[in-house]
Order: sequence, then C-alpha cells, then structure tokens
Amino acid sequence: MSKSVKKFDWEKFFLALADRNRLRLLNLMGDDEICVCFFVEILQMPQPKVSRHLAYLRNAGIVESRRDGKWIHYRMTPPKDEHAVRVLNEVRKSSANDQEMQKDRLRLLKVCCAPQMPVTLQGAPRPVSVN
Amino acid sequence: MSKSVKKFDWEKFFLALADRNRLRLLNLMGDDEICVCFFVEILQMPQPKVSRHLAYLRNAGIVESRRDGKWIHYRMTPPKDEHAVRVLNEVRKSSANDQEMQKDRLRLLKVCCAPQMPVTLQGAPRPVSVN
DNA sequence: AAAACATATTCGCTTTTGCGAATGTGTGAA
DNA sequence: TTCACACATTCGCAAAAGCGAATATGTTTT
Repeated sequence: MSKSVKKFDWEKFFLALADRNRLRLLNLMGDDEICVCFFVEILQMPQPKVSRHLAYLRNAGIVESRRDGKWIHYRMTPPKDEHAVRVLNEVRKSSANDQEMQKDRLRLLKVCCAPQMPVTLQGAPRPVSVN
Repeated sequence: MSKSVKKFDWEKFFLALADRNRLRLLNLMGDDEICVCFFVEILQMPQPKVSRHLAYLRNAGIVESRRDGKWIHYRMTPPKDEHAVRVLNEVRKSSANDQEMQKDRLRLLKVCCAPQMPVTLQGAPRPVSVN
C-alpha cells in the first residue's frame, strides 16, 4: 500500500465543474460563507435542486459545509491537489468576466445590503463579508 | 450584438476533461502530434472508442487534427479562453505525477523508439519529437 | 410534545453518456 | 477500378445525470 492518501479524483472534480448551475454556486460563494437559502433566493432555483448540486460539489472536495442552528453555510475549500487549487482559481477569474455571473453577484449584494431582506430570507444569517 | 465571438463553453470544456480515457489521450499527446493508431496501440483500446473520445476533445476545442494520407494526427491546441489554457497546463502538470500516465508515456517512448514497431504500427508515421 | 423551519435525500422519469458492434468515408496500393 | 487500410460515424443498449415532486432529518420555537 504505497500511500495511505487516496489519489485525487480528477474525473469527479471535472464532472463537478461541468455544470453551469454549480459554477454559479461557486461564483456566489467567492471567498465567503453563504447559507443555502441565499442560493435559492438569488438563483431562483428550487431548494432541493440547490442542495443536490451543493452535495455534488461537496463530494468532489470543492466545498465544505458548516451547520449553524437551522442554517447550513457553504464555503469553498482548497482541494487536496495543488493543481486542482489552481484550476479553481482560473475558474473564479473567468467567472469575473462572465455576464450572468456578474449579475448573480450584484443580486447577492443588493439583496444582502437591503435594509430589509426578502420575506424568504427574514432572519437568515447574512454572508460574513457583507456584514 | 455586443460581440461576434461566441462565449467560451466551460461546461463542454470541463465535460471533455471529466473522463480518464480522454485525460490519457491528452497526456499522450503532450507537445506532440500523434496519429490515431498509436493511441489505439498504447492504450489498448478499440479504435472506434479512441476516435469517439478524440472527437469529444475536438468539439471542446482542446485538440485539432490534421490528415496526412491515410493517417490522421492529433495535437493539443490552445482553447479560445486564456483561463482554459491555464487549466490545461495544470492538468498536464498533474498528469506528470500520475502513475498510470507515466506508464503510458513510457510505453509510447518504448514503442516508438524500438528498432521495429509492432505489427499494427508498421509504416505508421512516428510522433515528431521521437524521430 | 407539537409545530414550524431549513436543508437533505429519495423516487420516478427523461436525457445524456459510454460502450461494442457494425457500417461508412477518404486515401493509397494493386 | 477494385481492394486494403486508417479512421469516423451510426446504432442499439446499459449506465449515469439532472429534474421536479415527495419525503426524511435535524433544529428551533411554541
């Protein structure tokens, strides 16, 4: 058993990135921790769909989650492989140039900073960097 | 119509990379031009399978092909998006650390440099950098 | 304890992907 | 022109992915 650490699974990693929904989720996370309800609100997707895609990213080792009472926060986490880390950086840089991705981020900012958040988000914990 | 150039398709790009067969093909190409029969011989895969995966890579804008008499050579080509180019560079660097990928490259070297190539490759044009 | 809430998972279903087998296409040799 | 060769494409099927709907799980509120 040459190594106890399992080899990084590139297939799973790329498969996780091969979906626009998931790229949008990653884009929204950025350097922050965001709770699921925000994804649902911003991306206007049914909650199970969001959860499914987040699970996909989690299984690929791209994001981690943290429970906070009723809420669960997701954040990006550096993959086990250094090259994969750099791939993700490129993805993020690329998202910065993308029309729809920019819109998503703007929507997130607008929603979070609004004096009163939408009904569906009443009481939800805002992303940290927006506080 | 803000731009006449179509946006780079990240989904298709990552989907193309999300398959070990295709990663092995890319690894064998490296900086060279290689003809299909070599892929078939080295990877020990049925020819239609190899062609299908090569077509996948071609459609994603990752490789190009060139006809040379009966033979068709494939080579990597820089994607339209600069970030995608860097992603590919990381993939290649990562392959350099991979056990099976190394074996594949060794097999290629050994087969090409042998005084007499295997029967299935008699007369086939060797990859350039091996000449 | 029960109800309300945020999120995760399961269940059918449709669409897509990958495969081997068979067939098609373009090129050079006989 | 016929054949052989290198490669591409098509076909039918099995496996996997994505989806909405329904349901399950864990947490807080009442």
